[in-house]
Amino acid sequence: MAHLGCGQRQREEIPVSRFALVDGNNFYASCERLFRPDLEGRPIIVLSNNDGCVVARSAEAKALDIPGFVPYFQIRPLCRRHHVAVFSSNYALYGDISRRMMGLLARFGLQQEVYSIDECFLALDEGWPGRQHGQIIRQTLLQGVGIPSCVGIAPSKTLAKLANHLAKRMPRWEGVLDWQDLTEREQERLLERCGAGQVWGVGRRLAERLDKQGIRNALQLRDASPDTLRRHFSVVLSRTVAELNGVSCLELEDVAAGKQQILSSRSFGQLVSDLPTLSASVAHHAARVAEKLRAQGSVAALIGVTIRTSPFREAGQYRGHGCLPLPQASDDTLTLNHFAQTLLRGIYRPGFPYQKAGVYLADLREKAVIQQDLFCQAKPERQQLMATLDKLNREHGHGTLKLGAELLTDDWRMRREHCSPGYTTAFGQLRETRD
DNA sequence: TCTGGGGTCCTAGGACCC
DNA sequence: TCTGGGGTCCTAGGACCC
Repeated sequence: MAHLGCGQRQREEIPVSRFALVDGNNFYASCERLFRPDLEGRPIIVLSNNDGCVVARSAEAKALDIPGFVPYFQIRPLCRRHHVAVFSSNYALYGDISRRMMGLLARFGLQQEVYSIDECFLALDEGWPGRQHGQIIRQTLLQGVGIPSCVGIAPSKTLAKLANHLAKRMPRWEGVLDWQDLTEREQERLLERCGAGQVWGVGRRLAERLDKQGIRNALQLRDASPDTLRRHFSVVLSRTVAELNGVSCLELEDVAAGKQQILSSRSFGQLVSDLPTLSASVAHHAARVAEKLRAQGSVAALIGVTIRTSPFREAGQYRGHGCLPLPQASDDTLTLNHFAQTLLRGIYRPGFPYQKAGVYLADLREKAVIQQDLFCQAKPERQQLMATLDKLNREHGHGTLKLGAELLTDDWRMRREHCSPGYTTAFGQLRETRD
């Protein structure tokens, strides 16, 4: 059942059995092209954090057979040969474009679930003509933010994902595929052409196991016996199968559910061996997880720290991991960092070239219902300090206000050798955009 | 010269206790 | 004294997603 905002509709509840999945094509690459019209027609790739792997490719880059998630250094010669425009990821820019895009999309559905930075589900009214609605969405996004997109429409989220996938790959649909426009025979032909692993929720390992049961494509998965599935697989997969049959099991989540774990981790720009540098990075991650925690109104009762050497190196591997239940659940950056630093000192072994560090929080609880311990109540001035910290960082950008410990050394910062300017987010980097 | 992402949830299996 | 079943809790690693 879908719950609507007050006053939106006469009925209090309507059964949503029609979903649209809208997503930006090659989103990061499209964002970069937005401010560089000279790159029209040129292959573009965007690299992950630390310039590690390829995370987005323009259509031209895909045509060069550059695979997704390939380490950049392996394809660097190919990129040089074909004059590929290479960008480090610029999440400040993509996040800003994403917010504008989601803002425009909200009015095209009864409800909206922002699923990731470049895609959202919309609940559609039964009466709306799907293809036409989808084309208006595409035009609006292109005109409003300059991002090309595709739309998949179907009676379940899993099928909407699949329809979107097909709309992107089959030009005949002109970017919009409404599953219900297809005859049963056409639906089956398309499902047959999709590998089981292309279905949302079926990854590489599950696809391998399904293969052993003789289930290789989406049609075979749709028609698989519930008995076999229950015997060999999980309830999660049986839900996916129901969704493929057009039975909606996954609701639209218009209010982001609170996370159960929060993690911040990052590879270093160069290998790090000394404790002070690790300590600075852990302070940074502690501040990030605390900020995320406060943003969802939770407190954490468990904190963990991980450090590790590069798994791709032969010799001297080490993975350190430590966690600790907090004496009192907290959302305070300084408290959390204090325990994170204690954990780090416990797991640190000198002499290893570390490649990555991270901090995570678990056993999260709602802040409002936590009984404060009589003898160690969170001081009101600290709460006030955190609120101010968040406000400043929200309004003036991440990193405006930091822990002193984060500033001790910068040696762990990631590589970003191909970063575009903050066209929309940094005044100093403004430039004229096209109309 | 050397290079290999980040985040979330789930679950099997171990530790511990009765 | 020793064994064994069963339940709970915890966590590292697996699987999935983008």
